[in-house]
Amino acid sequence: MAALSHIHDGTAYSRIRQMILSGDLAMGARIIETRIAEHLGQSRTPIREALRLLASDGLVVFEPNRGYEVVCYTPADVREIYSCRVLLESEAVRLVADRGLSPERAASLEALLDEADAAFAAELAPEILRQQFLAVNNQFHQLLYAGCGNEMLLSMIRKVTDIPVGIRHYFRFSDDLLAGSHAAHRKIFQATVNRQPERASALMREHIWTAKDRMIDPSEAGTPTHPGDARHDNGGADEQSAA
Amino acid sequence: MAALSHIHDGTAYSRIRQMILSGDLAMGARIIETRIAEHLGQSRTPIREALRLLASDGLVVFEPNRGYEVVCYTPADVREIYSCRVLLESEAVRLVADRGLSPERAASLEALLDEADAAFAAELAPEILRQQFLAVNNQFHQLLYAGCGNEMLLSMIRKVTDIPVGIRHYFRFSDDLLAGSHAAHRKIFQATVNRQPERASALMREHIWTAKDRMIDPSEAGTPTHPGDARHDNGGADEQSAA
DNA sequence: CGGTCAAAAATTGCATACAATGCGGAATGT
DNA sequence: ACATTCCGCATTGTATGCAATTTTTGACCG
Repeated sequence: MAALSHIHDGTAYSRIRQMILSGDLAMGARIIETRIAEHLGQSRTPIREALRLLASDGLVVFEPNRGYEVVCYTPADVREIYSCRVLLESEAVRLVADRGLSPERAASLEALLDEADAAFAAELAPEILRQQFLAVNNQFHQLLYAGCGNEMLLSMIRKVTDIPVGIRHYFRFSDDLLAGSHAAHRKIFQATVNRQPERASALMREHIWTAKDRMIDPSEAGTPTHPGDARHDNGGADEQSAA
Repeated sequence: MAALSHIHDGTAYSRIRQMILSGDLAMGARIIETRIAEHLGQSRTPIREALRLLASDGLVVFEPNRGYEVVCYTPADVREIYSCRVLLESEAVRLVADRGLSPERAASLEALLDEADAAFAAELAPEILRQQFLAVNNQFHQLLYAGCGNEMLLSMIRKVTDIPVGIRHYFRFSDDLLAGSHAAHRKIFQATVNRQPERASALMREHIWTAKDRMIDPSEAGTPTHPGDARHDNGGADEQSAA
């Protein structure tokens, strides 16, 4: 099931999951079984099962006899997550560069990069641009690692990658940042097709470290504490933070 | 819940989990809800929820309308897992060596090492010795990483560490191997207390690689697949390497 | 003797009902 | 007025019943 967690079928699990990732359910929001059940037109039973699954995915926190709420990452949590991303994704890209990209995959990746170029050239509104870019961004990362040959590694990458969009409020964004991120992708891609594993790996580490550096200072913004500081920010449905 | 998965409370979840890890439920064995429910003296509902949880832990595989069976790792799967262990545990010990061990933790670890020494000195039957050692072994690893300061990393380590004991049939064992493993623990521990992160990390990598090297050849022992489950083989996909 | 199809048994999927727990608010006493 | 206790409501925990699906069994035919 965990291995299928990136699939969007119509199950209660994937629907609730999407609500959390997209921010429809804000970080820290309490989840009431009956409410969700009603909203999805099902009984509590399948909803309960879905919620337990999401709890083990780390997307909701569960307390016995009290129920569930959407996970609310602190900036410190996000830093942990990014430390793990550095570790996992640099290894994944190293494996891919070592094994070599299939021509089809290379073509798909290049298409994604071109798509991002187009988005930049289109002079979109900053917010739109950001959403577009982040969507392409995520696809790029996923597709890049797909052929690494280690399913366990991939599932762990998904775990640190599929987290609520709300965390992007912990990051500073700017246009040059997006452009820099895009440039890094090109370089990583190039090193990968050139079969330079260590180089690709080092570039990936730096790429994610750079993203992590854009996190707000712990001091300058207080930790948004758990209880319902529900900020319905949403934004694009499927995006995540830049990386 | 995932964060609590190493706790042994009396819940259906932890009880079933223990049955799987200990081998009470063999790898590949089918799990029938009603049977487990009866065995644990509960109704199907809590059992179903527990099983879904275990599915996302990766301990059972689930197929809609068909039910659950205990995960049956192929040697290739185990190799993947060990590749991840190398990555995760070397990083964890690096962090610990960098931050420094608390005196209490250092004392506990040393006690474990002494316990292992005692087991060796006791001239136990080989099988008993092996079990004793493996138990101490696991505690050593867990306790060593506990202070790494990254909960996400710890949870991922648990995921690749808490797997059915049945996989030990994929490994060759010998007394000198156990002794070598024990010696490696001492060296890792020493490097850690000496605050030598890179050294501790390198030792850990080698330690786990060595274990991985003791896996049986894919050729020499047919995959003990159970019911007709042909699992993805991905042709000895593995890492190692460098470029 | 083996293969195929159909019916029966077993098992899972979902909904509902009820019990248990926790939380909040009102009432009461000081 | 404030603190405390108790009752009632909201929510979660569990059991059970029934529908849907799968698996098994056995009979029939080649």
